[in-house]
Amino acid sequence: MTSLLDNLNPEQLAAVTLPPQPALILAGAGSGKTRVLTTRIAWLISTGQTTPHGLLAVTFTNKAAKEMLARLSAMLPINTRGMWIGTFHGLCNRLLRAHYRDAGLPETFQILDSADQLAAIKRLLKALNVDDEKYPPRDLQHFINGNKEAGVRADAADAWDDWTRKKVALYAEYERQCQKEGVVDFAELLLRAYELLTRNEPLRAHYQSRFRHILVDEFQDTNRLQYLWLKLLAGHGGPAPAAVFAVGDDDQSIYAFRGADVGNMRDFEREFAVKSVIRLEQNYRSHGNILDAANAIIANNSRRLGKNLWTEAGAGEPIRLYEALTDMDEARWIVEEIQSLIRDGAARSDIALLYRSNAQSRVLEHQLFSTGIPYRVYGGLRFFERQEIKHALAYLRLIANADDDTAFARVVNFPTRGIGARSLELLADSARTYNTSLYATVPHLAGRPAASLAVFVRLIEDMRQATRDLPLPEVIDHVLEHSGLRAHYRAEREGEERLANLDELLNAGANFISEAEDPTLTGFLAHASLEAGEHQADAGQEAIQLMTVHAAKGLEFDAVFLTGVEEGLFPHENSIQETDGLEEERRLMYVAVTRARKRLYLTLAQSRMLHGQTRYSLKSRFIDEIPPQLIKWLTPRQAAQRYYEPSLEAAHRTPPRASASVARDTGGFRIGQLVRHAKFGEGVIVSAEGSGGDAKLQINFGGSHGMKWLMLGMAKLEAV
DNA sequence: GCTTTTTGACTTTTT
DNA sequence: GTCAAAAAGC
Repeated sequence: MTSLLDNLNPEQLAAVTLPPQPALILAGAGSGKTRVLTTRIAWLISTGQTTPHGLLAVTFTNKAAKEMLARLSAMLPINTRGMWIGTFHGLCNRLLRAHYRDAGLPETFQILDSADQLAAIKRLLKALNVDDEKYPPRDLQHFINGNKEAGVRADAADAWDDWTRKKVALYAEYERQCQKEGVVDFAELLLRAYELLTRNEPLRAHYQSRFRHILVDEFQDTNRLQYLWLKLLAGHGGPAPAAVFAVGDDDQSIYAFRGADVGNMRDFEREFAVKSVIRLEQNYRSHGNILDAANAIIANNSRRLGKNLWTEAGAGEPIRLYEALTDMDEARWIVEEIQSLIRDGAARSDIALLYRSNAQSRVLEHQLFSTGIPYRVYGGLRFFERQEIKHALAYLRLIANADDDTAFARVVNFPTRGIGARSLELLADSARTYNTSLYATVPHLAGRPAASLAVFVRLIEDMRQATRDLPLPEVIDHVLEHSGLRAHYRAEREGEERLANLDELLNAGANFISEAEDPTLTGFLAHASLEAGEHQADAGQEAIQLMTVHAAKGLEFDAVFLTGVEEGLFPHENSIQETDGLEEERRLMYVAVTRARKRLYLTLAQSRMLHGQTRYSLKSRFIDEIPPQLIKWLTPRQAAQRYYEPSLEAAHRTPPRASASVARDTGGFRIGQLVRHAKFGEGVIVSAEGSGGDAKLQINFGGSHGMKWLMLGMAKLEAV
């Protein structure tokens, strides 16, 4: 079994073979993190320190969990089925299914994904006649999830003013509604599981004595509740705590905006009195220049746990930087460069185009498309999020759990069966008075609308009867046919693809029963909520890979083009106001840079179309944080050719507009021009108002000063 | 009850 | 500039 440990570097080896005690592995980008984690599990099992049954490993994504299982199967001749390796949500779901009674849930409780949750909240606000201007559903969703992820129930939530008190009250109402319907949202899965173990002593003792080893991937991304859950399960503070092996990288924490708390790493170290902190700093991915740039950028962050990546590979090529005039020019240049890379033998799938925000992909796609280069964009709708699939699932959910109002509301009139807003309002009102679900309220109703609703209820009842003893794929098939979904999409002009997706749902069902541990309809529905389909890239597609920097985390490419490296975009202007927002942006930059193996391009545009209007920006401060000797400028340094408006071409085509007259009246200054101010330094003129002596110029000074309005008559500006 | 028009938002989003 | 959701119109 020593072969398991072959080819590990000293730090990796030390991590893998640590004695059973709390351990924190600071695994830098490309340092073999997954390898250490899986080898650790294999080592623990093969040396008899634990059994596959006695350990729990938790990840954030299904992809990571699957990969861990696959690698483990390849290392050890064991059946990984039944092992507690999965996502936080997947494991909590398993726990709650096994102990649904103790958790106070119906056997077939359903899981609301984010969209379902939002729909449920909207329905609640409507039922309670709450002004959704004052209490936007999205904000409320965020408020509820934020509290749940901090482990706070409505009855314990802080309320310091009327507005917040109202939100807490709505949170409480939402809890009641979910309980009534037998549904749980994502955060609830974790909170319920946590409360179950807190309150149920025998159950807690059982799992604590079972899982002697707990391994956590991407620990920097855990939220407060997940940390509490781990602490509880590990029996922290008890007589025989489990050995928690946490792997993470504080420098790659890019999900604080979703509640991830890097502070958990420090707390873990302190509260668990971690003696073994091991740093994996040798990088097996990138050439030296790329790592030097990444190290230099991240060094600007404070409160780091500290880490410096190094490599045995040479310095490699310089980082290439291209400054285009417009976003179109940027895209054009990138595509030309890609063509030349491909000519030199690069595989398309080894080239990635990364951007900070999704909106940036348009221009890039357009250019790739018109040049005829195959590309793939990641991050769109996932399979189980498609409308036709959600509709089909809603019928299935009603069969499994008729009280699921979200599912009811979704399909009660789809395909249309003459049940309109008015009937539904009536139904919702009586549901409130009887305190029953929409479905259960239908028999209480009288009058004309009741008839068509009764027909719908009858339809669901019939489907439930007819599918009672059928295997899952046939259940799905029956529902697709009898719900009228197939007929509806057959009649639709562009329903072809949707029909194909519905057929794909049959395949998904067939695959599910052949692989899953819980091959029931309820199991399938949970699977559909928890695993909406891959969002992340699959290797092997012969196409250029386009995605956000967030989506690129964990991936690597020979050549990476990081586009739109501009102040306001990256770092994003919205994040600069937030506490620690800039540091998170910097970590994001660090993630982006470390995706590249051999070649890294940074590109920016002096002007770009954003939200339907042209914006002018300066290069990102992050570019200035890279040592200049690592960078090769592919455009003349220092903006020798600043863009100005209107462009030369445009001037020929269109008569001078307002901006041109401003340009005339403002002492020769033009929009897009680079200027210097005695106090604020260099900036670009973004827009102008007024004329002559009263003219005001809006100037983006980037960096520390940002956007400023200056009176032309007062401010001493000089052209650069 | 369904279709068309209008309004408004617009950073990232593992489950 | 684009998309979806809300409001108005048929």
